[in-house]
Amino acid sequence: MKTSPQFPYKIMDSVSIDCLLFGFNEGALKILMVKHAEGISKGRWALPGGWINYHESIDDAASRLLKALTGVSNIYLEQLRAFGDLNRYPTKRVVTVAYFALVKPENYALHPGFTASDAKWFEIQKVPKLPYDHKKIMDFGFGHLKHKVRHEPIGFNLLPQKFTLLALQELYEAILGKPLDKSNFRRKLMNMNLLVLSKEKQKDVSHRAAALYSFDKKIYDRLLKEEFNFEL
Amino acid sequence: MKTSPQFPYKIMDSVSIDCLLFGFNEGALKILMVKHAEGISKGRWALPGGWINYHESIDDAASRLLKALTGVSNIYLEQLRAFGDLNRYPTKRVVTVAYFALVKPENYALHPGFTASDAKWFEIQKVPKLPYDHKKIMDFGFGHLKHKVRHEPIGFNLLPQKFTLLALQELYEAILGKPLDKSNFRRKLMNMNLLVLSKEKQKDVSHRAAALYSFDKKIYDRLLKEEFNFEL
DNA sequence: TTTACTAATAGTCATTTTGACCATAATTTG
DNA sequence: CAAATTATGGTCAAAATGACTATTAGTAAA
Repeated sequence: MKTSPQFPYKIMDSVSIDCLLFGFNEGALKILMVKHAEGISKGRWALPGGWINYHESIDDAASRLLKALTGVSNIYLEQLRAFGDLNRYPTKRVVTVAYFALVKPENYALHPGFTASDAKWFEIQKVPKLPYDHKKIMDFGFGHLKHKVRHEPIGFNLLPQKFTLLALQELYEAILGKPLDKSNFRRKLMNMNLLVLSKEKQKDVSHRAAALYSFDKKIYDRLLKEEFNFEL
Repeated sequence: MKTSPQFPYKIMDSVSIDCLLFGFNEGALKILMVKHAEGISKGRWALPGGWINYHESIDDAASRLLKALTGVSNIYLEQLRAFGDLNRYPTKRVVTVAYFALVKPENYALHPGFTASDAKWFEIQKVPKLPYDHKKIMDFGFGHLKHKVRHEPIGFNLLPQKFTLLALQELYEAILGKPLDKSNFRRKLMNMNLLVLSKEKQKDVSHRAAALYSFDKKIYDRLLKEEFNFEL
């Protein structure tokens, strides 16, 4: 196995990483893309990704690449699956492993670098045409998100530490793509005993201020053990 | 990239496949293993798997390898995920992609071949010590199975085309590892309208013969579109 | 041929959950 | 103060759930 000359250390030459970062911001669901500064897709927007170092696990490679390309670090990247169709990559045979995370865009300043000349959040419906099989990977990840959001209280990742029940409801409506009954949503959430009422209240709104809640990870972890099922 | 001399065609040398075949048989959950006839794990039981040909998709490689090693063919293999820890394979850096399926063991005669000298169904609790990270892969697959069985009517794969409600219930009890109330189970299943009553009845039992049902894939597919949720 | 046994199938009932509403309270703005 | 806006708390019928009990149909043994 030979090392590629353009890298300082040996890489795996037939396995790559691609990251799907979903974010919720200004009422819309977004996905993070980078503009490639080199290679066969130079100048095009695509998923942040790249090659795995020979002496690095695939999970580590995903974190490293995401940080190098976009500046986003310290997030939990969950592996989605591998994509290994025969002609997914044009010049040689490459299997790619896709990773997934949900974040609050406003928490992460974007610093494009490495092989990316730019990084940007796109609304999910406004993503430009993507190279390789990145559309397929993105669609798979979006499907995963829609499924996941109905079975895990994942939505909390996307809100500030303290949030109103309406903000939570609007997040769910954005991801699920359908309206929910306010009163029933509230009742369901409260009965789950997942939320902790804060002493603070919403501020600077031109109507009655709503109570702020926070998500209790400890309670959630305990419920998980009892085969708790988060269903909306 | 050079071809490996021991294979008739070029393979990808840093990506492999491993298959998890779960089966339900004689009231127990089982998993298919092969005994390696060559290589560094010669003589040991391990998951059926191997190398991907350069001109073959990963999905195709999984089907081919499973057939070559065990004789089991024509089943739907679902990709689970990739495993890519640094030292999961002893002699070089290899990322493996795990595949998953549920079958009825009695429908598949085992014909060990290729690099396998033997193939056998093991009860899940009686699997011997496995090489590489195969225990980790197996545990992940088993977790996936337990989750999946509660959210999809996957259990039907494991029963004969026509089955009694009690057989279905016992299957669920075996996978979930807990008893279910017969009457409530029956009511729930019937209300889902997934089952079609057959004209035939159970035979050769020393008590009242139960009605036989079959699973209707068309009904299931329709329900899926309506965000149907299979929950027990 | 009666009696025990086994599992199938059906039903009861109190409790909980859901979905679709309605009502009132607390603020802010004109 | 009135109008607007959102928060928050109820109502109520329908549906689903969990824990049981009852009856039925068939086999097998006494």
